[in-house]
Amino acid sequence: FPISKYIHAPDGDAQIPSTLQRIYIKDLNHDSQCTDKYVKGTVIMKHNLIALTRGEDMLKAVIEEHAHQHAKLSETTSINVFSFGKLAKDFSDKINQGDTIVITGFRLGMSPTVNKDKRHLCQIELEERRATIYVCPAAFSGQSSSNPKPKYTYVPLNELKPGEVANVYGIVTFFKQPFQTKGTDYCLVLTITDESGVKLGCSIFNEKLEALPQIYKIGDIVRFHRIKSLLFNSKLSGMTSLGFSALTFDGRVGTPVCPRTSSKTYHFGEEDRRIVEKLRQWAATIYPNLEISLATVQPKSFFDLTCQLLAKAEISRACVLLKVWDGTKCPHRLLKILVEPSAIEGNMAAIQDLQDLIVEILVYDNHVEVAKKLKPGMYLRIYNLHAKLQASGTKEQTSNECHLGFHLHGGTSYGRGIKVLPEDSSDVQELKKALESANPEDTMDDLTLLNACCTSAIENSLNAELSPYQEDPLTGGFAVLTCHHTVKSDLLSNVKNSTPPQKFHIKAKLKSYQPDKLYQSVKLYCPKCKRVQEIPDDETIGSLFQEALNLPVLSSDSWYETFLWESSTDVGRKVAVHFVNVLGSEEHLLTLVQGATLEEVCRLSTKFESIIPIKFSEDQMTLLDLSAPFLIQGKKWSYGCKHCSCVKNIGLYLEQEMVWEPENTAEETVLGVELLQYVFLMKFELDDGTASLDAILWEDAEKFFQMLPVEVMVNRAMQEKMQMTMATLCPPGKHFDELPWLEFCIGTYTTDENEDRSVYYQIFDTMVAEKL
DNA sequence: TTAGGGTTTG
Repeated sequence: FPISKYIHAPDGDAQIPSTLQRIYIKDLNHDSQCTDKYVKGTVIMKHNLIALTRGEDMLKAVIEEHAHQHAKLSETTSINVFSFGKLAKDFSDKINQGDTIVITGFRLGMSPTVNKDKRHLCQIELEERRATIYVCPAAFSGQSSSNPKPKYTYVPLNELKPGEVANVYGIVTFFKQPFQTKGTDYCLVLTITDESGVKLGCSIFNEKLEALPQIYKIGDIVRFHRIKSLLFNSKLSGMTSLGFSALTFDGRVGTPVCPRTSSKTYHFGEEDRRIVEKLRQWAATIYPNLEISLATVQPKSFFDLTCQLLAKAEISRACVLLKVWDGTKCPHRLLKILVEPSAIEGNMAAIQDLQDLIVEILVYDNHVEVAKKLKPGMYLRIYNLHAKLQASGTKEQTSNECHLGFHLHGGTSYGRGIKVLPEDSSDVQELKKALESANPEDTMDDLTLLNACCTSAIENSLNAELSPYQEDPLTGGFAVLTCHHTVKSDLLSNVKNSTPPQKFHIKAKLKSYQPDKLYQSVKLYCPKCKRVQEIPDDETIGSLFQEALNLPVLSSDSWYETFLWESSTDVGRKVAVHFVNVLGSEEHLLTLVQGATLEEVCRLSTKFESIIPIKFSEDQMTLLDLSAPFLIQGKKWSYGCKHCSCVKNIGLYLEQEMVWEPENTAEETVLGVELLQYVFLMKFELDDGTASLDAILWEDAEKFFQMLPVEVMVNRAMQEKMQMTMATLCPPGKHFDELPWLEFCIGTYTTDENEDRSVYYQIFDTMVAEKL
């Protein structure tokens, strides 16, 4: 009885309603009136069930009409049939290759593959609601068919006789990619074996490349009709003879028994299915599944890889670089190949998202021609890929450390080559599942989490949980991590198209930064008026000291002790040094200096902890112009804001406020001076291949470098550390492709001052993690 | 007719 609209009809056409009329496939065209018609044909090809993105199943099959008496050679009698929904599932489960089916309630569409498959101009589309399929299984159709099918016998390989033509089944133990012969044909060279244990080397010729048997991998099963046995080098070998035809099957137990063939018609019945299943079982015991993935590949080995191409680049006339992935992570340190970014063709966004899952393959010589024709997105099988341990690649990869490089060497020995796998092959279906489950796109798309992570309250706990140390495979030293680096990263193009204010997690390269002189990245900032200013240069400061040289020198007072020195450079000039003993402690000695040059103050600062340069003006002790440092503590010079400070008689202040400790610079105001803070301010040019933008490193810069700007000012080691950090993040003299990928959090914002509402980008919540 | 397997040295 009918299940859905699939009807089992072993008695041929008997169940077809008499109101329906047969329409021959050759007579179908897009104007055909189909409502009261049916099409009858034999299933000559059945593809795997495919789940469409909208959740519905789809199945493609090809049916062919039995050639009838008046058929002309030019007439197309095979047509593609697409069934959808439950009908597709039924088709997959219950209809086999070789079955005869009757289709009603179909719709006709134009076949988009007509140029490729040379089948009917139209395709038949079967929807669950309207269509009905009547099935006459192959086992019965033979009885009702007017053309009795030839009976094939298959000869075990050990029983083949030289000079004889036979039909054989076998398992592929070796094959080479088809190639053009010196004659007129293409040639496929392969070796097959069967349960007899005998191996038969075969040469299959055809003038059309696509007409040769489609072998995807060792272990595939072939069925050859009319293969001729010949003696060559005293061994038996097989060769195509007149009328040769072939079917190929996946050799793995459990995969659909679905023949691949270029034959327009062929016989495939239950007996054949049984033979294939039996061969599969046998092969499974002798050739265990040795599929190798990027996760399991052993260095110094040759292997076959099923993968998807993401990008490619021509390195030279004899070498092409392929960037591929198979959804697994290669645990080895990988060789990095340097390429001009402009030379890369492919999906840059995918390359970014999948960085650690991508491997690079160098393809040489005869394979270059094939590689050039490949398109990113294609599914490939690469045969005899060499996983080679290599001493060094780029300059970063030091020569004493080995990296794993993947090479497809020139030549065809050991079956070396590349094959594009069709999307409906079981290998690709399996690969796609692996890719889908590995792609962070699908698993980490939680913007809510991203936003939550960016609030400072949660940030600390997250920072504590996540390991800040992640070795960058390229640099081996540094990586920039964020507090939420597990969240999916966004593309810069998206960031640029967004409406501010928003926060993003991005992966990008640091193309350049400003200022390039790192000491210039430290600035002075007034927390009160929010002004940022450059640190005055020594020349400017020196002239301010110079101006105050010839003012009268202060006489002694009770709260300090004065010493006078004769200047060593200017005859007759006196330098006054007043020691203020704060809280009677030697350690907190405050030194007021008067009438000294900058150079002299610097020399004094090596001896005395805290120096305040002063001058006398209108009988009051006051500071020099605030463009000069008002407090000098060794190399640490403190400045005040010219706009916000209110400096009057500092003598009065110092006399009364003896408890002031110059060490304590956390105070915002001392001596009426609004203290300026040392801050980092840098501009990073970030680029991820989709866009580039300038982001400032400002409010979170101390966290980023894990250094204080003032330390960078005074400490040579810190300067070197910062220099090294920047050289790691943005190695000088490198091409874009060689730059390391870095992760950043960036925020977009506009400012009120800006009338044009320009968008700014700022780096936040990001820090440089140093390798332990 | 043709090809008839057996690792680059990047």
